[in-house]
Amino acid sequence: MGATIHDVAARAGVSVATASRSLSGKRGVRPENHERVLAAARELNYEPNAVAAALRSRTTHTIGMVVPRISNPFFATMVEAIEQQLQEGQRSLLLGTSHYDPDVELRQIQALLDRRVDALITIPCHRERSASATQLASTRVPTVQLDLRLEGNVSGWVGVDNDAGIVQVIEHVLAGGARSLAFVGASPSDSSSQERLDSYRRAATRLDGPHGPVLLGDFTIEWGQEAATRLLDGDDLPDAIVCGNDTIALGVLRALTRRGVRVPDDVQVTGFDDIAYAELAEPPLTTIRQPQRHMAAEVVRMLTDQLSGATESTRRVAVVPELIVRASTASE
Amino acid sequence: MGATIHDVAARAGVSVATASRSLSGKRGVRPENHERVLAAARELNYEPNAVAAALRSRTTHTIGMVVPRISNPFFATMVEAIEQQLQEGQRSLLLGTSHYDPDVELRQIQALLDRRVDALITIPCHRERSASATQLASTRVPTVQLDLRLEGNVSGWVGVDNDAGIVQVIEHVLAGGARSLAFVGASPSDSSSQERLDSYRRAATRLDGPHGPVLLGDFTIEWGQEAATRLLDGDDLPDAIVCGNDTIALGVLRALTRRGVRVPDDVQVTGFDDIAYAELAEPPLTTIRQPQRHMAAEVVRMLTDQLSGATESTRRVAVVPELIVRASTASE
DNA sequence: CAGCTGACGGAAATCGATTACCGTGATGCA
DNA sequence: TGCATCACGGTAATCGATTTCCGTCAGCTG
Repeated sequence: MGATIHDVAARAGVSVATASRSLSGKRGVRPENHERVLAAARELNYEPNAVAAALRSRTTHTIGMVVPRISNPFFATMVEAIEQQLQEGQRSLLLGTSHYDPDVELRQIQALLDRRVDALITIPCHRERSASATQLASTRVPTVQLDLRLEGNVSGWVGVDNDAGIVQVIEHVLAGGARSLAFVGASPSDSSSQERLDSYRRAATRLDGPHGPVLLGDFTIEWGQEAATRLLDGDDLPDAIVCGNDTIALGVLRALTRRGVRVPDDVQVTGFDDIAYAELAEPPLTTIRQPQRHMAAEVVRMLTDQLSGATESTRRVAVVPELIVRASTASE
Repeated sequence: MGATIHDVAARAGVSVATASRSLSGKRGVRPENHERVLAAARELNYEPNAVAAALRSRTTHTIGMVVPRISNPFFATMVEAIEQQLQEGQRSLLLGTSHYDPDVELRQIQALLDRRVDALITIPCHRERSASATQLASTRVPTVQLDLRLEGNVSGWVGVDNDAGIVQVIEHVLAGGARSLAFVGASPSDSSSQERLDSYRRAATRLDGPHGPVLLGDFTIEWGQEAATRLLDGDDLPDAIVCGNDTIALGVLRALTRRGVRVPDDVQVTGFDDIAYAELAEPPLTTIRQPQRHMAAEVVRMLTDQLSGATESTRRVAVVPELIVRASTASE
């Protein structure tokens, strides 16, 4: 069925070597022969077999990526941004999901390595139990981990500067007139929640003296509602509630508005991540936008650097996120 | 660096043929030799080269998929469900995005074909201009299109039964006491909006006599708000507003509650798709859930049927979606 | 004019598996 | 016993490109 490079070479009256060189433009080929090869390829409707090329050249032009899941909008956006970056470099994306199971994650990584991907991007699914899989990967191909930071790894890392984000939020609500704060977050089961909590404690203390109450639960609407209810039932409501992510903040907002508390007049509320619904909430939520495109560009840059054999490239990049001001905080 | 099957065969004291057969379990190998091969592979830390296997066997165990974008939650869920299905069959997913550009879509499909994917799944990005690319694909490998239906194509198709969904919604609000209806949808630029509109007209007429007003705009919150405002300013408000999708319904809900109209007491509101935020709206939105996992299973079944050489397999499947009843409609 | 260099073409090796084909010894059956 | 069949092993071809290695020829130099 399909024409091979032999057919093309025969039709052009040259050797396969010349045909190959002509089509990939690796070495000089006389313009006359070049034309004939191109013409022959077109006439035969030649479709190069990337599998054969990959076997010989030991390069698949394919990047593997393993994420916990795709239906999470944050991950989906990361995948999309990375795929687009790769497209520009004529590479393809081989995608796997771990469903937050480290064993599945390991199997997926192994499958991608068997397929000889040129490099690997992972969003690890577990702080400790993902380490060995990433370790394995990084001995085989250039590897970058996204978002979650693992202990003692040897691969590259790109993530968000949680500290910078929290600091921006706090400075913003203080500028809006807040004198007392509270933090509603998640128990530090991963590096992000840990960092956001630490940053809050540090920044609140530095900027505001002793920081207010810290309530820790999980990243759900329900927890946000419950935490807000606790604050409402407590002694005195803080001027601003800083939340560990947007989902929590939506729950907080809902509990407050149901109890007739005005946002931002009585209490300012902030989130983190800028998920799609942040903009649709009532009132729209001030939050920190994850710089996904920026992170994707950084990841791909890091990998292509390594693939083109850079001697020593950057190993860790924390991208500074952006404050998105909406109606849930005071405007000045 | 890596051990090849030759090394494994040598260490096990057998030929490469026996090693290959033993590892892939294709043909009988004496248990004794089988053990020795497995032991040798383990000792050498043998990692099979899937690229070489693919070249010879003409099978990559890889499925290509091209979607308009991944950050759209509906597409993300489809990709996730399909990836999971493929995982079970030991296949991998090579993913490309078209960003709603038919030229990009064509390039992506071509790239996937060059990589010799075993089959192709597309969510076409344009009703007319995607046809040629899909056509091309389906002459090369088994192909299934999802969601959008193209004219006169020769590949398989899996989608949602929009008609069944709309009928369920209408029967539900009528059962809840509605005597008059309105439809807020999008101009029929794709087959889904067309079908939903047609179904509404048919079903409303059949079930309710002459149907109420039909307002067409686009799939946005803003349009939902505007349409609701128009209805509010009109002569008399219908008992139920059927929306073409959830986004529109959210806009409708917002406009109604801002004007003090009670949902569902004064007006019932329904959506379509069951996006994540439907559950979080005030009140939570009654809607039609896209049966994504079911559709994914259907797609993969269709492809594996064809790959295992079924003589004649199903070509078109419309999956019936599920009605999700929440507080935006009357409970009885 | 001898010798060197550089540009280019071609033959053949190569990547690492699968598989077609053949050979051999054991077994079943009449 | 004679012969067909079966189970299994090995040799070598094969998939379709890239790449190494070498040869040729033109042009340039001194």
